[in-house]
Amino acid sequence: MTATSATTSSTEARRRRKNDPESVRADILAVATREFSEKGLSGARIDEIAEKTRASKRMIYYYFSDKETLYLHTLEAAYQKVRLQEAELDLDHLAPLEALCRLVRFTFCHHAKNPDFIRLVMIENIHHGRFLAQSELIQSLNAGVIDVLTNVYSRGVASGCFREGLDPRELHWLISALSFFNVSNQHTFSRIFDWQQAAPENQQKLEDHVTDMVLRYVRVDQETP
Amino acid sequence: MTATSATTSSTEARRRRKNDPESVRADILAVATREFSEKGLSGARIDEIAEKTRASKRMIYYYFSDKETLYLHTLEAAYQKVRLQEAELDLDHLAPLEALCRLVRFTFCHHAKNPDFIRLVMIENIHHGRFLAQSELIQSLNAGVIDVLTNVYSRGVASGCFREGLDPRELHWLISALSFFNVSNQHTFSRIFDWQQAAPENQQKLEDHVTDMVLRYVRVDQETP
DNA sequence: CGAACAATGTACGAAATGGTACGTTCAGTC
DNA sequence: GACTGAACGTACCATTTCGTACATTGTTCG
Repeated sequence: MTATSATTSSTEARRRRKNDPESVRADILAVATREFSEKGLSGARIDEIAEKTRASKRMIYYYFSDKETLYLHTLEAAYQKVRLQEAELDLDHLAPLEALCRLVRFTFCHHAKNPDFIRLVMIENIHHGRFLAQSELIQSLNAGVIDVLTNVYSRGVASGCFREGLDPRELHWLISALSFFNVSNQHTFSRIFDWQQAAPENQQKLEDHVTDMVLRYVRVDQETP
Repeated sequence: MTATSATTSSTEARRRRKNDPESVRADILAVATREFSEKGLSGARIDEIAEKTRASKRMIYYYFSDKETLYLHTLEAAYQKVRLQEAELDLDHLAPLEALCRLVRFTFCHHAKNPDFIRLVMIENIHHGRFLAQSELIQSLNAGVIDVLTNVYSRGVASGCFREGLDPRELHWLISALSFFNVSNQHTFSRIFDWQQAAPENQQKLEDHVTDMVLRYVRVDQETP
């Protein structure tokens, strides 16, 4: 079960094989991601996942011992994918203010484009983070996120454009909160306040407001004359 | 099923009766709230709800036709309870800045003290707000929330301490986002960043930061000399 | 080739689960 | 007190759903 995907060098060789376990595994995982994120751990059905897969139910149990293990792997894969995308962000060459601005906008858009991930995290919270706690992988993946923000923030403090005394972890909390809520509560908020939150123009407005809010929070106080 | 709870005048009379339908109904609803908020719609078990109730499974189906209807009533009751608590807040006699400050702190604390409600809303979002959409009751309950904020905000703009051009609905969105996330993602965030977010001192810090953030966002820009 | 092991298909079992049939008791009314 | 409808208990059914037993095919390596 700890099998990390083999080296890509053998990809072509696999193509000629009739048995293609890696692809079957990946296919199951992709379908499971959709099903779990859509219906939750208890709502998702193994039989339904099996139907939507090229493989059979037998294969699900062959590669992922049981339902909960499959869910855990789904969660891990989702975090892995997200962190990979985040790694592409390169902020070191930007001035602190632009870097923070870009980080916020990136986070906001990224969450908006990955509702499956957001929903899995919601579901995991419903389960009190019980599965996440079992995964050393996810723990290790997330170490770097704070580092990036710490770097930007301390550069900003040094250059005098950010005020001192803020905790990067709490700053990350604020950025996450605003970006996460935008996806997680879209349905209830839209319906209750009769507001098409998902509409592009509203998404743009929210992105601007969120960015504005974070910057206003971090920038140095201007002196009243 | 539309039976609103009868007048409290008959409470004493009910006490002498062996049959006490209102209390049975309320008991079922209370247990169902805990179960659904803890395990979700598909995760909650009717049999388990029945066991934890004074009543029997038969009674659940007697008062609430089926599982989904019970869930809907649970959701409606939760919203109703929340809005009742909110109504106690009296901001009209406060200066705009203090009023907004108090509103933010109230929302933050209120969410923190009602995790069941937050979890139900999370679960409802997992279901794409499908049940909320069926409920005219919830729709009508939430109309007033924006009005309160609109009032405070426009008073602040008139008195010159709030900047113009903000949409009260978006302001409500921001306040909700920060307060909601504090509860909804407590488990994953705590575990990933090894941070006891629920600890009183951290909750106090977050409350302060959230309040600070909203005020900084709304207050007029100070001129640089 | 053929042994050995990985990968896969089919059919089935056992428990859980939503929901109901049917009968009984309670409370107000004539 | 008899009647009626609401309130309630018990036992049960049908289906769903997770998981497995067993047989079969593919692949690699000596």
